[in-house]
Amino acid sequence: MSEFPFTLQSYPQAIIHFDGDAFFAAVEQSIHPHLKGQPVVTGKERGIIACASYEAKALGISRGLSLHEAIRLCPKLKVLPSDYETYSLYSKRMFDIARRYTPMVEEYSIDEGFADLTGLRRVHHTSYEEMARRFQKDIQSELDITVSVGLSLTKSLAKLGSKFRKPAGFTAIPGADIENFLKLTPLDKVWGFGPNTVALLTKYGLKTACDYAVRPEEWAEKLMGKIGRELWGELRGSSLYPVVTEEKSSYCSISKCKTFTAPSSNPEFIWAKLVRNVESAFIKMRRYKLRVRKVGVMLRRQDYRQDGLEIRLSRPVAVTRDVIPAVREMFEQLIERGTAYRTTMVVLGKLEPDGEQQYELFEAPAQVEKRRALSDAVDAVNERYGKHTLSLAPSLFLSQNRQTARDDQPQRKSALLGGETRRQRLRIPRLFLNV
DNA sequence: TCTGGGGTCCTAGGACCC
DNA sequence: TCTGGGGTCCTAGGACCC
Repeated sequence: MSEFPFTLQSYPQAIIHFDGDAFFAAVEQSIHPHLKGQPVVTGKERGIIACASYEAKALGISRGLSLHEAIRLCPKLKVLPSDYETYSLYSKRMFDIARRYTPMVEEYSIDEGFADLTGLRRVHHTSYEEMARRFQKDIQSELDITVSVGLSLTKSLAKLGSKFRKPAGFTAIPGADIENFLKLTPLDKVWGFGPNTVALLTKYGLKTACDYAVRPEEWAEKLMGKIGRELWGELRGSSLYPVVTEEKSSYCSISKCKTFTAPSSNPEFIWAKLVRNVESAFIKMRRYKLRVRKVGVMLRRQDYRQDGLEIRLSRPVAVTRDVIPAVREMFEQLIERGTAYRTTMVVLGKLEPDGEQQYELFEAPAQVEKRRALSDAVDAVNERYGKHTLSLAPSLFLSQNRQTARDDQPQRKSALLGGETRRQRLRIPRLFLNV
């Protein structure tokens, strides 16, 4: 075991991680200044806290808490529905600001990202630390929200840095400080160490990230495979995970699930929910010009036990209705009459670019084309008038069912873009296609 | 944190082929 | 017919992330 394993160079690579502080709530406060300093949460549409402002967190309100409970803790709580369009707009601006400093920016999620500043000191006539601090200041002055920033030699270390002080924190970990920093870092803070890994490492007597990083590399690899070896290197300051600039433009799988507020044992209701999941998943799939070869269905019971089935389709499919018979079949096999369920889920796997149409041996191409044309027309209508304006007939059940009144509430659209959906404005009723 | 919704990657093991 | 070695592909399931 080496006595001092970490690099002493300050920044052979300079990578920052930035993380929006209570991002959704902060954006709401930025748009609605009267909410500043107030306990604000988002997630009204689901009845669960999606994001809590720091004022709300101070009152013991956190993500995942039910709205009921939250309001009991704080009757003055300001509860807002999530407004993803506006959050995305802020997100985009945040990344654009980062790109003023370097083209190497990774949009890791809506509210956090990485940027590789390596080699750009001369361009900006300043140190890495100063660049990172300027970036942080730009965000605050231009967007009126704060980010916490970590600067170090690798993505893993930068991420530890940005978590170290929050909100609006700044933590730089140059090479010479790595060892001391890791001594202060419990294992579960490390990006990639989940509960199982932490439990395993604890068995070996490890407590801090430093305990891990001073073990021999082979030990790390033997115990935890590839990821174990990579994290070992990252924590010691060798950059193994590159900052990924390419925008994500495709998916390997698309899934949709929905938990009903009250579990149900009504097969028609559960089927309708499942069909709605399928429609939503297919809409997203077609938006990315993909088609599917494998479909999975999962039902979760009231007691959280779940079973699922999966099938390979005989040809790749892009039209929702074409997959309904297969989904129905799986549903029939899975559902137990009299059992209460709380969640339906569909997974579209084996996605591929939607190109040349394939036909089955005994399938009439004209029929396939017709269904395809109908499907495109439905997409066009929904694009124009709002999602699920036109949907498959089983959903009819949902509109008649009071349990789902929540689904029909007008979706709150971006405060900046304004307005209800066109369908709502024009008072067009929802329409349904026979399956 | 008793459980929301959406993803990715890795590994072990089986099937199949030469 | 048995034996052995080696490669590839696919799948299921685990673990982790936001």
